[in-house]
Amino acid sequence: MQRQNIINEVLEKVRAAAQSLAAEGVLPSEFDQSRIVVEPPRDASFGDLATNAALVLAKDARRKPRDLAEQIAEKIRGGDLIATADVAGAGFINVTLKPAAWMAVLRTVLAAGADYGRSNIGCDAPVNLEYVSANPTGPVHVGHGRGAVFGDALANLLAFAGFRVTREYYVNDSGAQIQALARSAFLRYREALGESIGPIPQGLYPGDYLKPVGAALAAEFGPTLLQMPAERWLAVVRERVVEMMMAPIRDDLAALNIRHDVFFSERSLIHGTDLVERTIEELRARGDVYEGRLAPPKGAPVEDWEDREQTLFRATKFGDDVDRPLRKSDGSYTYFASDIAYHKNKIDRGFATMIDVWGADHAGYVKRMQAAVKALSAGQAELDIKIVQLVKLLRGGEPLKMSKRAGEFVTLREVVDEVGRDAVRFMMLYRSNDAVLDFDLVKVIEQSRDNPIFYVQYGHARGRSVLRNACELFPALADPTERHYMLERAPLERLDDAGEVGLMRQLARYPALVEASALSHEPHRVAYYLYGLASDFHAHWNRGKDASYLRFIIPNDPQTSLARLALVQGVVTVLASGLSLLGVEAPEEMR
RNA sequence: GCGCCCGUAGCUCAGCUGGAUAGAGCGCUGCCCUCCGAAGGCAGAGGUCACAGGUUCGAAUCCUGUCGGGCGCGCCA
Repeated sequence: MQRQNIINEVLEKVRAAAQSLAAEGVLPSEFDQSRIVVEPPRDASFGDLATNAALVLAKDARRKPRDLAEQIAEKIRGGDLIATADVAGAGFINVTLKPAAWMAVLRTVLAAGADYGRSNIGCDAPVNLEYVSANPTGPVHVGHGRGAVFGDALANLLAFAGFRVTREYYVNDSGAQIQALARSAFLRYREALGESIGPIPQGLYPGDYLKPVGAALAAEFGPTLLQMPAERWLAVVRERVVEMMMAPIRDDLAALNIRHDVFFSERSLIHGTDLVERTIEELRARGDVYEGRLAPPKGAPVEDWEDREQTLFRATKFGDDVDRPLRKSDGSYTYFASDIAYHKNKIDRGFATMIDVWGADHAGYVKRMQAAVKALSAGQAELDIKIVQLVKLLRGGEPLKMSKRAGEFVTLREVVDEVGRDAVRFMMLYRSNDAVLDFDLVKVIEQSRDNPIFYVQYGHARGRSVLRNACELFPALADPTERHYMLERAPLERLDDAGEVGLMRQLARYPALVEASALSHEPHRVAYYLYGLASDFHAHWNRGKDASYLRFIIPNDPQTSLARLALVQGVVTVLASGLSLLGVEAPEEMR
């Protein structure tokens, strides 16, 4: 029997019991069962699973929780799944599963392989996930890297949970920053032609990374740009410099195995289209855009504040604190205006679910963007904005000195080159996105238990090593097809040690964990789960050191060995699955 | 001044979206191992979940307020 998600199966039984009680008149015909939860109890001695059903429903039933619990427990007893169901505490029902249930879980893992844990909870709904979106004005730095890794892992997770994910990068290739970038590149171009340009003026980008751009411009155009009026060379240089800045950005992301489906150009919203205009007029027609005045902000005085009437979005109507300007004093649109148009475009492309991943410095922007999406879609579309907090780089506990002067900062590439892709990816996910992250360049490559990435990868490598060693006893295992066949038919009832059952329980949790992580947009939960699973696996292995009868391979007992190898295969499968969601390699051996 | 995030063991952090006696790693203490199933193992101490109210069968979790830390605050992106 296939048991993809044993927890859901028990939940269904509990719900059925409640329905049946409703039919008997114990519960009213209408009652809220959405709060019923089935989960492994904190304390394993309570049993395998526990449900709060009676506690949640007691009020509707107008009965004492414990009495109701007894009635529910009575109904879910029996069958091939549940061994015992007992009432405990205030009215919990503790469920012990029949050993066969755990065996069925392991069989499911073995049969499903890499698909174990895959879910269709997303119902193939399209999700637009926008992440990185670093301005093409310089290299990607570590802060962007955190957003990149987070977004990529979340995309993997959502896809695994049955959503149809589009990975999108918003290219800010318009506006004053790009103008300044083009001027900076033009200076480097003159420098490349042999001119002495002196110090880089204030307001331009001083970084050396623009030197190759200048050289490339010189090689492509020779001195011809010098003869053009500023307007013309600006247009030419702007286009070239954005291309040339995006190429290394893509390379840096590729070094982390991050690839986007769509690179969406801000410029394409503004030039050759009136989408911004149309969107604003549409909002104006509904009364959500108006001409008005804003009070100057308190606390952070703006020195050249000019009180004037301007075009405003009525953000306060949708939960923001103040209304937000859509036009600058020179009449051009603000960034916010084009961002509204951009999200309108996403909605028009059929995305009712959008996720934006932003850096901590954009936190103040969240409310207005969500307000805009509410206004644009009449509440039909949903925008979740995940803020990733700062990354503090350390080396052996000492903060890394970063000088932003002279355009120097620690680039993502430097960090990836030093500690490797896997360490960067795992460590950036081994923390909730809204907690500040300490990233120690020394610790992440330590080979010890206090380095989670090592410990998890080592768990996988160790499991693979056992399976390789087993080939001496069972030469047939070397053949993947044969191995599959043998392990699926192993006598799993021999897995009766507490450590072995504990591992099967962990494996059973995985599908529910994937769904919860995906729905809450929290990939770090997968990382913590993997650490726990690896930890249990290592602990069980260590027991075999002293108690040799617990070892996976028992030379004179092939049947028990096969059962245990099946368990090892299950652990390896889930570790590999979770690691692939995080985009981290599952190694065959540690070097 | 306002908004957002954070406050959990000495330190760094989880806590499955309201469940039972609040967990992990480091550090500390004590045993064991150092026979390649290697890059240690096992166990213990350590908590007023910042504070005060509230919601209810039940709160670290939800609401209100206070305190402390971080970030942000037309016309920058």
